[in-house]
Amino acid sequence: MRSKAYNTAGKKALIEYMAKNANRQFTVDELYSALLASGAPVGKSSLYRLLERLVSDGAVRKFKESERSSAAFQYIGSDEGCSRHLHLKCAECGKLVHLECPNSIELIDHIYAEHGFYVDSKKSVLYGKCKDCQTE
Amino acid sequence: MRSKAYNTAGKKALIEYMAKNANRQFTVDELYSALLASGAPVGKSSLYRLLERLVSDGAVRKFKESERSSAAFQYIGSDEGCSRHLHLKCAECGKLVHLECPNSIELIDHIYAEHGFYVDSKKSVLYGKCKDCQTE
DNA sequence: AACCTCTTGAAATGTTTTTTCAAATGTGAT
DNA sequence: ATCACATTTGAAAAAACATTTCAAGAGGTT
Repeated sequence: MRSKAYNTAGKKALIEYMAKNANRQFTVDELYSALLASGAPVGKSSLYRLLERLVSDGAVRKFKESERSSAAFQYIGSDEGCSRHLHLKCAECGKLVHLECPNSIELIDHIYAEHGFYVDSKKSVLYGKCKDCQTE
Repeated sequence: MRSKAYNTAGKKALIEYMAKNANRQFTVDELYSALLASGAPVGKSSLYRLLERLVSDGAVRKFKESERSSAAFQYIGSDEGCSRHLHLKCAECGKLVHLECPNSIELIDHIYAEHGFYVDSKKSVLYGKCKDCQTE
């Protein structure tokens, strides 16, 4: 059983900042600098702890791309839809695409029904190249 | 342009071992110990370098699960099919399922045709729970 | 064998993440 | 408001993980 969560200043600052920039991803270092600059500094150890909790709560998604060595975090919010549909992440520009497409949900259901495998779409990301990055 | 690849003893030992245990995943440390025990030791720095190359060649796949902190590697081989179909990985037992299912290929094609996003299935893994681990 | 290139491994270095623990803060009850 | 108690914080230390360095060694070619 998880202990009761307190609503602290640092936590609020982090969530507010990430929610405001939900279209972007951040490393822990970037968040540390950003919050420092915003006047609501949060220690790095706290950031690691807060992010870990937010990830397990589903409000934030964690990415680990092969190119960069440090993990990146992106705000998802409590949007229930995100627990159903798949996410595409461009390995070039980092853009996250929410695949609001019935076909992807169908595939997940099909995999469960026919192959017996339960896909956790919160943990799963398809990597590739977005439209914009293909032209280069 | 990549420089010519030499076929060294260490590389052979690594590939042979991983191919023999293609149903399992290994961390660098585990491979280091295993090769040491097998009488064909390979230094860790070499392992990191060899694995990086094998991954970029597509013969080995790299996983980074949230639970464990170090990266895990699994042999795929030069099976061309693996560059097309999706892979499912059980977050419990680590089993890798090759989703040899036309539906998944269809979805990837659909995503490209309709959403303009090129999915690199060599980099993409769906995480979840396999049939065996669901009963627990 | 001679030659050149690529690879190796041990150690040093760099980077990222986790742990520690006393101090500070949040929360609910009074 | 204040108390009591649990949770959280942050700086520093430690651990874990990965990369770089570079001289020595091995692979491939002629």
